[in-house]
Amino acid sequence: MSPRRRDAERTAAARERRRAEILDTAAEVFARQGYAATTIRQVADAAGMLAGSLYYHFDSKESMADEILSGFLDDLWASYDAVLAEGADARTTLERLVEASFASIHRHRPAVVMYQNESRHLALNPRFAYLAESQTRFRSMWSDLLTRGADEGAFRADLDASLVYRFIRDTVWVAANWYDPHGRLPASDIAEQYLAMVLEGIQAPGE
Amino acid sequence: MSPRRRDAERTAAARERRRAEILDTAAEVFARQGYAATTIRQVADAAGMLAGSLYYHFDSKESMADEILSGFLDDLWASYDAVLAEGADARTTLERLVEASFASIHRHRPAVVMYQNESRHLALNPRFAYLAESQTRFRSMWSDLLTRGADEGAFRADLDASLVYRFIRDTVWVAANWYDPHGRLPASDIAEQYLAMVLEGIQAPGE
Amino acid sequence: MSPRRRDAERTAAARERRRAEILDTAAEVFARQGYAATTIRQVADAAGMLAGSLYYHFDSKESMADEILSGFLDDLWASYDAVLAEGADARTTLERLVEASFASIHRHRPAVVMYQNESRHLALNPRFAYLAESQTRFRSMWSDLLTRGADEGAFRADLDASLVYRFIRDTVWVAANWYDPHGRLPASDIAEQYLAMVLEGIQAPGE
Amino acid sequence: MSPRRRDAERTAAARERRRAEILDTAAEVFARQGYAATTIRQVADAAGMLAGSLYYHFDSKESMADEILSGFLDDLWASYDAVLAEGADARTTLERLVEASFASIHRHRPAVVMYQNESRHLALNPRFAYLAESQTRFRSMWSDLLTRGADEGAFRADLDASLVYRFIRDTVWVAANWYDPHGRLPASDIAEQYLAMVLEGIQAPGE
DNA sequence: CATGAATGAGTGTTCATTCAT
DNA sequence: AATGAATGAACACTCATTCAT
Repeated sequence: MSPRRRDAERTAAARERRRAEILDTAAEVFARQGYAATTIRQVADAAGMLAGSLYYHFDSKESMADEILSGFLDDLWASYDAVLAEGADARTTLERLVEASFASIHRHRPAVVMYQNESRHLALNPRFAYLAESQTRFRSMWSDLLTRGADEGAFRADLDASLVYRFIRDTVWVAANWYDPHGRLPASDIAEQYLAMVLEGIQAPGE
Repeated sequence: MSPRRRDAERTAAARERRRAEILDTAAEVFARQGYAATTIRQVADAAGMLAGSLYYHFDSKESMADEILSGFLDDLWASYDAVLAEGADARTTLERLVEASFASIHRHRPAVVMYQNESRHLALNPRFAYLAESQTRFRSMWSDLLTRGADEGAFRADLDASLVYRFIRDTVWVAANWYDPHGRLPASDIAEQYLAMVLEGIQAPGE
Repeated sequence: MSPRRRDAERTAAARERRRAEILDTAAEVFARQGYAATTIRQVADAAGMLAGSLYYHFDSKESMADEILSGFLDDLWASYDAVLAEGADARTTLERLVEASFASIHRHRPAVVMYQNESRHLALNPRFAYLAESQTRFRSMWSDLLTRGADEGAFRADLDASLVYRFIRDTVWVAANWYDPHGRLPASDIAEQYLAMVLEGIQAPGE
Repeated sequence: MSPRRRDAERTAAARERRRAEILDTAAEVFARQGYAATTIRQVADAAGMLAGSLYYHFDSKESMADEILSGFLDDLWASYDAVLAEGADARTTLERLVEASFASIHRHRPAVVMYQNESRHLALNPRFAYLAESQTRFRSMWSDLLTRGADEGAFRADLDASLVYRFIRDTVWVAANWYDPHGRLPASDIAEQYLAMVLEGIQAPGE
């Protein structure tokens, strides 16, 4: 490998690292303050640079949001697909999906918060059409699973299907709002307890 | 009662009605688009007037948000206080609180959505200090109830208390994002099903 | 006519007058400094208002340029069409067209300057497609006339046709750069002298 | 001559060549898009380098414009001075000046276009004071020539002197806007035909 | 009560320019 | 010579707000 080649690789990698740093910072600020309420100057401050300098790395505020959200969704679906590919029974699959979701919150907490707070608004923009597509795919994945679970006798059949779907969906994602990656409980413990609540309820047994 | 007096009352009442109309409209637009992403012109358009005219009724955009949120919270706490005043056992109280919450979503859906999406951001402003106070009171109310329920043997004691609190809190409020006041399921039915899920879990019994 | 109707008319007319005033001012500044080199603040200053206030009347800087140029071209073609409709011989038609052109410079001097300096640049924008269309129509109008004049024996046939076209076109329009509506020579006198030069040359007769 | 000395000369010459290349490129882009509407990045792109790299060769965007324009004007005046030094009669001098002007357009087309479109704007800057000086000198050269020609009986005396001056000036320079160095007609042919039109007019003889 | 014209601070973005490498 | 990251001033434009009518 020529020295010049190594240089190019080093700088390309360095640039990528800088972009990722800035993007993480931006995601945190967007998550904390809301995308619309955040100015590009605030993002730049948090990244230790001037507003104009951001535009050396990114086209626009919108493209930052785009990269943040699509990065999260790509990663999320990769982990979901891995779970689904195992072909386990409905009960096991549900557990693994919830675990995968909390693991994803662990890795992309700010992006998940943005996803929840901004996606309705952003989805109006054709550039963010993938948000609606992801939601559709998400819904059919869970609906299929819940139906299958009811057929397999694993899940109660006396509940409204779409309510159960929303219950699980919301219950998991909303946790991104308070989850602390450095907190007392690791994501896997939280997933375990959430599964206990969702599957068995909070009522004392035998009650 | 003099005619002049009657006139004054009529116009005062009419003004109050107009304000309430505008406020409902504003809450809907804020809920749909996000507070920061909504312009006063969009609110005015939706209310059938020009932007400047809103200022005859309201001091500022902020004061609209203030009235919307505080109106919701006042109503919510009134209904919570009524439930708590009954002094029922923990299990019954929990049921009544969840029912009251869904009833509140029914009456104040856009305000609830705003509360969820904007309160973190708005709470930085001293004017909205009551948002944080409400949250604190909310937390202690539920924590006390859950502790009491565990002592009474009504709720499981093997779960992390703060996780259970968040589970219940989020599970209820996030429903405002999709709840449709004119939809298939009335708020009371949704409350009933949510209670079934939260208390007994979605797992088939005997499983 | 009801008073309200009269009010509406008066205000609509007043608004139109204000728009026209601002547009005239903008055209002058654009002509003097160049469109790209002129800031919206400079236009606003010249119009005696703040930059933001311009946007109450106009959508964008671009739409100001659009109105200025299309207003000029509409007027120009109306006067050209009137000349052509007369169906005079080539020599007379040429005289009338040149006179009409100088009259147009008199009425729209800043717009003509903009047309010359900016149209190549603006025409890249689909919104300004009419600039290219106008130029095409202009060229065929003059080419037809010059050909007819040569056929009628009125114009020399020993010159390159496209050079003659450009000679006349440029010779007339470039005058907008120095023409002064309040100057010593009225537009009609200038037209007369230009025609003398273009038709007979500047060489002393019999030379 | 030492090898080091030869190296220095070679690199100095190479640098000069690179500067000239870049300057030609810049002139073309400035002429096509307008000076103010052209970004330094566009110039750099066209020159096959990055924006920052231009600053190794040139102080500023302005200094590029300066070199382009002054280079053109120096060359122009050298050729004018050569014509004037011959001391020919007015008619011949006029012909030689027009030929020299078209030859100059041939060599410096983009610079001439810039001169026409940008000089009014640039001349406000003290650095470009020479533009106004050149124009003054240009005007007096032509005025003297036209006066002398009228005295010598070569040019018509019934025309407004300043109109004739502008007529000739504009007529020649505006051709830079469409002149194509690789086109059908060489500059000398265009000069010849222009002289025919300017001197004898486009009217058929005897008409 | 409402309008419409205007304000002025602020927004996302651009761009000429700098400079360590 | 050239790169690439950054600067900082300026730009077109937005928007909450004001106020005379």
